[in-house]
Parts: sequence; C-alpha cells; structure tokens
Amino acid sequence: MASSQPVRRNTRQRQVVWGELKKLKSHPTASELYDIARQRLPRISLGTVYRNLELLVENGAVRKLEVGGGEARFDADMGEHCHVRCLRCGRVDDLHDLPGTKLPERFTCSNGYDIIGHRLEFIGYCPECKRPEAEKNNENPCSEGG
Amino acid sequence: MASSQPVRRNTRQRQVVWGELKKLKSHPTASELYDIARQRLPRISLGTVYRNLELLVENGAVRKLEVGGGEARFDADMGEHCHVRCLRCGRVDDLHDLPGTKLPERFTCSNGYDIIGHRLEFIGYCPECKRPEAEKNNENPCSEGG
DNA sequence: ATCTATGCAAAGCTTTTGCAATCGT
DNA sequence: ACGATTGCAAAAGCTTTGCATAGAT
Repeated sequence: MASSQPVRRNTRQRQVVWGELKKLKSHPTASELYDIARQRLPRISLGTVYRNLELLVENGAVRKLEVGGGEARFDADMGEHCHVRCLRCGRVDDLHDLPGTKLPERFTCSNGYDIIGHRLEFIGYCPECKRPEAEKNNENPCSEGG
Repeated sequence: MASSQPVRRNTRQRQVVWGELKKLKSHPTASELYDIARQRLPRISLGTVYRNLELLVENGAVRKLEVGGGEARFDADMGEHCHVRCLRCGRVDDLHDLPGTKLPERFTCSNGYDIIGHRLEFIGYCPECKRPEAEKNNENPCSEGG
C-alpha cells in the first residue's frame, strides 16, 4: 500500500488557480482561468494552469465538465448538482432546483456495466439568448438536446 | 420561409458512412468510422467522413455524443435512450432499461434558462473492465463520476 | 540539497477549411 | 452544365509534453 504520489508543493500558482476558481460560479474554461490568473501572476503560463487543474481534479478538489462544444470547463463546487448549457452562447450554469428527480447512483445494468455515477446536463437557452416564440422554429435543434 | 439549404446529393460516401453507422451499436468515433468506411471505399477521406457526419446530424439522422474524454462519438439510433461509458476503456453502450426515471423535458428553471432537452450519461465499468473488489479502493474516481 | 513545479515552446490530437477536381442531378 | 461533394493537405483549436530553470520543503 505504498503511496507512490509525490509530495505536492503549495505554490503561488496553484493557490491562485484554485482560489480564483472557487470564487467563480461561471465554470470557466482553462484559458478563461488563465486570463484571470494572469491579473495576479502576469507570468503564469497556460500550461501551468492546465497542469494545476489536472492535479486538482485528481485530488478531488475540482470537477472537470466535459460539456458539448469545444473546451472543457472547470467547477470548484463539489456538491451534487447538475448543469445547464446554453445552446446559443455556450454558457454553463448550475442547476440545483431540479423538479423532484432521483437518479439511481450505484447499480448493475442488464448489459453488465457496474454503474458508479452519472452526468446530467440540461440544454436550453440562457436568459440572454432567449428569443421571441416566432423565431424558434427556424432553429436547428441541438444534436443531443432532443 | 425560403429554404436556404442546398439540394443534397446522394453520394456513395454518404451512403456508406450512414449505412455503416446504422449497422453498429458501438457508437464509433469519426476515425473508427473512417477505418470502417475505407474497407468499402478505399479512397474516402477523413474530412469527408466528418463532413457527412455533420450533415447527418443537422438533418436529424444521427446523434453526436460529446462524452467525456477526447473524441466525439456518433449514434444512428435516434430513439430516446441514454449511454453508459466505461471509465477505464472509454467504450460507450446504450442504456435502455434505466430503473424508473422520468426527467422533465421542457421547463423554465429558476435561473431563467429555457430548457429544451437533456443529456444523461452513466459512468461505470464495462463487463470486460470489472476488477475484483479489493482493487477498487486504489482507483482514483472519475472527475465527473461521483 | 532535493526534487516538484514553472515558463516557454514545440508537439499531439481531433476537427475544420481552402481548393481544384469529380460526379450526382 | 451546374454546383454540391470529394480528396488532399494545410490550418485551426484545445491540450499535453520536453526541457532547463526556479522555488518549496
């Protein structure tokens, strides 16, 4: 039962990346977080942001959200909650008030998988991207939104 | 109400990409599908596979699964169902027999989002990747699996 | 003093795009 | 014949990695 993990050092960069992420409710991408961190540590590199995020995820301090679209997003809120993603602008918000839903956590399903968790992501339009009813018919539905 | 979409041609490449995808239950990535299509059309290019998949998604014939990890996966089964992803090998399977769950489809939530759909992905270990109980404690949990 | 972590730049990987040639209609 | 579609190759975008140096313990 040897702990093969190296001793982690509490660097300024790590403090800032985690500290800034915890302040935000906006689930930033790595490069957004890089821009924010740079305001405090002008010489920090994007690679360092990625490396620290990866480490924080491994340590269970941060959650990586691989939502649709391009970049991964990061969330320092480890409480159980799911997310809403805007189809138009890509913004991601928390969803804590899901109308009475209880998904099973651990079970074995008929195809033999041993389930240990799930990921639930709602898809829609954020307040800023809502449009008048009339427009809605002209929109192609999201590939996974239906 | 002008239909600005160009007329679609029924090319051999498109037939093969869609045809092979429909035969598979395995949710292949674009490059897996490319390898398969190449057995029938040796000169097809990866770009063509991507372009046809994109078109099929737009037309509602194929669903794009942006699951965790790197590559997107594609599914020609448009019926309502969700997916199970193996934490170890990345394989994705269907999950039709979800124990009594009913998620709300369309609603407006308190943060103002207009929800039109959702994405539910279960995470666990596939039959081939299951290990003895004793091993399970040494595994780092998935970033989004808990 | 040791060895993890950093900054920088290059490389990796998936996906997209420009262009001349091809082929479905 | 027209123009959507293709193959090819280059480019784009996000993320990872190699390496010498800096810095936490």
